[in-house]
Amino acid sequence: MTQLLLIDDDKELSAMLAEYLRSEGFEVDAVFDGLSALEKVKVQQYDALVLDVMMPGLDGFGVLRHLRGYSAVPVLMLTAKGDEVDRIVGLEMGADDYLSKPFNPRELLARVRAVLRRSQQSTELVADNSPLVVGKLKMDMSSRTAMAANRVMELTSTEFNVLYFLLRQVGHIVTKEMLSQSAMGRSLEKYDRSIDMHMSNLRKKLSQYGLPLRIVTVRGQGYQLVDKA
Amino acid sequence: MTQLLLIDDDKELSAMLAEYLRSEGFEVDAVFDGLSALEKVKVQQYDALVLDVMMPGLDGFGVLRHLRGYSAVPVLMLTAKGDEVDRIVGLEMGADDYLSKPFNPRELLARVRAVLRRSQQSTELVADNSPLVVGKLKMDMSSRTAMAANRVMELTSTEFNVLYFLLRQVGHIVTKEMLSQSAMGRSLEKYDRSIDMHMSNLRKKLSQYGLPLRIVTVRGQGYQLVDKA
DNA sequence: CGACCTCTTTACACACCTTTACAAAGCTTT
DNA sequence: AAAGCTTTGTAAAGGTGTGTAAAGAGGTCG
Repeated sequence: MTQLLLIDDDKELSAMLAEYLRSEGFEVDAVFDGLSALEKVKVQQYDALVLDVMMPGLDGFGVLRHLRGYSAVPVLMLTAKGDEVDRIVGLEMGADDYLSKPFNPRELLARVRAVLRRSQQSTELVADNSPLVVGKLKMDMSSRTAMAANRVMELTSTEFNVLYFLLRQVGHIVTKEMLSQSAMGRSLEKYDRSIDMHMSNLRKKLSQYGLPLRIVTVRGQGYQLVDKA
Repeated sequence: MTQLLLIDDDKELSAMLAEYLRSEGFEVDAVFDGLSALEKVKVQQYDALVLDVMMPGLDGFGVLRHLRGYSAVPVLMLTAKGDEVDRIVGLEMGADDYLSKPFNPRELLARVRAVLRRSQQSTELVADNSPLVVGKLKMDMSSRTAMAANRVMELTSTEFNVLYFLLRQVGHIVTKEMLSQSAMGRSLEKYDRSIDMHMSNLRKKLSQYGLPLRIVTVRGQGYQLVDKA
C-alpha cells in the first residue's frame, strides 16, 4: 500500500483531498503544521509527501529544507500564489514537483502518481545491486570493487561506501549527514571531520587513477560528484 | 488566438464580460444554458470555459460532470457569493478554479489567464536541471559550473546559487527574500546584508568576465538580471 | 608483542560568508 | 529646497566551514 503524508493547515481542504486520494487507493495521513510533519516523518516511512508552502509557524520551505538534510522522500509542493518564483525556489530546494492552488484534485492525483513513478525508477536502481557505471568508473556492490577504466581501485571500505553513495547521486548534492549515515552508519556530530578526510583521500585517489570525476564542495550544504566528461 | 466559452444565463452580464474579454484579446463565444454549452464544446475546441453554477435546466455542476467524462479543458466556475460548499464540490468534480459572484471583471481576467497558464505548464517537465543558457552565460546545475563564453567562471557556492536564481528569472525582479531562500536556504532577517554583498561581488565578476549582463537594483523590491545584448 | 592498516581527531591555514561601519542615493516630510 | 529617514554599495573586520598533514586510537595478523 502506498503511504502518503498530506501537510496543509487548511483542514477542510486536507480532509477533502485525503478522502479523494484514499478513494484512489492510497493510504493517507494528514497533519496541519510543519513541526508535526517532521515528527511524523521520523516515525513513519512515507512514499511521498504533499506539502503546502503557506503555513503558520514552520512553512513548507522550512519543512523541505529540514527534511532534505536527511531524506530523499519525494515531495510535491502546493502553493497559494500562482507564482513561478515560488515554484523555482521549491524545486531548487529539492522538491520533486509543484502545483499551484487552487488545483484540480485529479491533477494532484496525476502528479502524485508521476512523482511516485519517478522515485520508483530510481529506487529500483538502488535496490538492485548490479554494477553502477558512470563514465570510466564502475562500482559493483556485490563484489565491493571499483574499476577505473579496467584497473581495480584500491579503496578502503569506508571510501568505497562514500564513493558509491556519491556515484548514485552523481550531479546532485548530498549532505554530510546523508554520507555519514550511509557510509558509516551514524549521525554526523558537531566537529566530526571524518567525512572531510574521506573526501580529501578520495580526491587524491580519483586524480591518481586519472578519472574525470571531481568532488565539488557546496559550502554549508554538502558535496556533489561531477562528471567532467 | 485563445478561445473562450462563456456559459451564464444572465445575458446582460454575459454580454458585458464577453466584450471585456474580447478587448483583452480573447475570442469569446457565449451560450446561456448548460445543454447549449455541451453542444458547443462538441463542435469547437476551446482553451478554457467560464461556467456559471446557477442556471435553469442543466446547471454548472451538471455541465462539468458531463464534460469531465471526455474532456480536460480548463474550467473556471462562477459560484454564488461565499458558498464554500459549491467551491469544494466544484473543485472535487474537476473545476480548475472558482470565482464567487459578484466579482471584478479584472479578477476574472486574471484567473482566466492563470488557468490557461497552468494548463500549459502542467505539460512541462518539472525539476529540470539541464543547462541554462542566456546569451554568453551558461550555467549547469549538475556540474555546478558557470561558463562565460567558454571560460569557466570562478564563483563561490553562494555566488553560483544567487546567479543561477537570477538567471532563471532573467528580465524579472526577484526579491531579496527569494534569493535568501533559494541561495542560502534561510529567511531574510532585518539588517541582513549578505545578499547585498553577494550582489556586489557578483557585479565585479560579471564585468571581470566581460559578460553583457547587468544586475539592476530595484529599490525596495529586489534585483533584476538584465541582458544588455 | 610490534608492524601494519584503517578510521578518527587534532591543529592550523585558508577560503568563504556574514556583520559592521560608513558613505551615497532615493524617497518622504517639513 | 532642506531635513530626515530608509535603502543600497562596498571596504574591512569577524566568524564559520573546509582542506589536509599529522598524531592518536582501534583493529588484525604474523
